[in-house]
Amino acid sequence: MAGRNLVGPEADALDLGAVFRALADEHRRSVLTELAADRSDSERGCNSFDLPISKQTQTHHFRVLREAGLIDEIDYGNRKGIRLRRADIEKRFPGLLTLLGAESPGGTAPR
Amino acid sequence: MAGRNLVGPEADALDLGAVFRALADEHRRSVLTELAADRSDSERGCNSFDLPISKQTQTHHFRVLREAGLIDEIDYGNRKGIRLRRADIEKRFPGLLTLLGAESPGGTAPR
DNA sequence: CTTCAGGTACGATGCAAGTCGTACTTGAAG
DNA sequence: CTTCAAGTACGACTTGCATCGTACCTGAAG
Repeated sequence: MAGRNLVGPEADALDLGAVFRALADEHRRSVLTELAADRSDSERGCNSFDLPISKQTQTHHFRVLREAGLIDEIDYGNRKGIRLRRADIEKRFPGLLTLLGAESPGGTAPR
Repeated sequence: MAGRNLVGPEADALDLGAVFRALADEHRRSVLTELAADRSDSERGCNSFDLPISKQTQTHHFRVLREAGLIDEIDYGNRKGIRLRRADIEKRFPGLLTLLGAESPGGTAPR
């Protein structure tokens, strides 16, 4: 039952290039935007994002997000948990997660 | 000679995906980091960035930056001026330019 | 045990993107 | 005018990446 946490980079080692590359993809960015919107930072099943792609491709995308240091993946064997590394991201790149909420032009941006 | 300003997206139309894709490349990110560091936002020649790539490739990269809405390109015919669209970027994605200053990780961080 | 759903590993494929070579255009300087 | 440097246009090449098919692994429920 106790899942093991898959490895990712340390907080100080987060690379901005890897982060931008990870967020350049629409599907990965939608996942992170959804995670950033949930302030409780609860663990989510990686099946709860309703991505219109096959599960092999989802595996690929979650791996990219993990290797960029944006999420933690907890492996339970036949299922997987996803958690946003909010503290580490805010420590290394403060304001990045807020940026993801500005997707819609009608948001907080004053005209 | 009065150069003409090449077209780019409006400030409200800046797309976060295009911005992340533009900043995913190391060369383009170095250009924008350098521009963001100069608070005077003076116009620069596109030859002043000392990029280790051919001029054709530089043309390509500056075009991507312009089409993402991050820079203005002023065409003088046989030379070109580059200017950061700081106000538009800050209006649409506040904090993004500050983020680029956090490039340097804290020391020896393998992987 | 068997079954089954969630997930991974590996390989193949198709497409987008970075790079450069050649040729052309532009404007300034002689 | 000619020359020259800066930049662009077009095409070709190569790499990277998103995607999926097939096969395999894992743990829970019958």
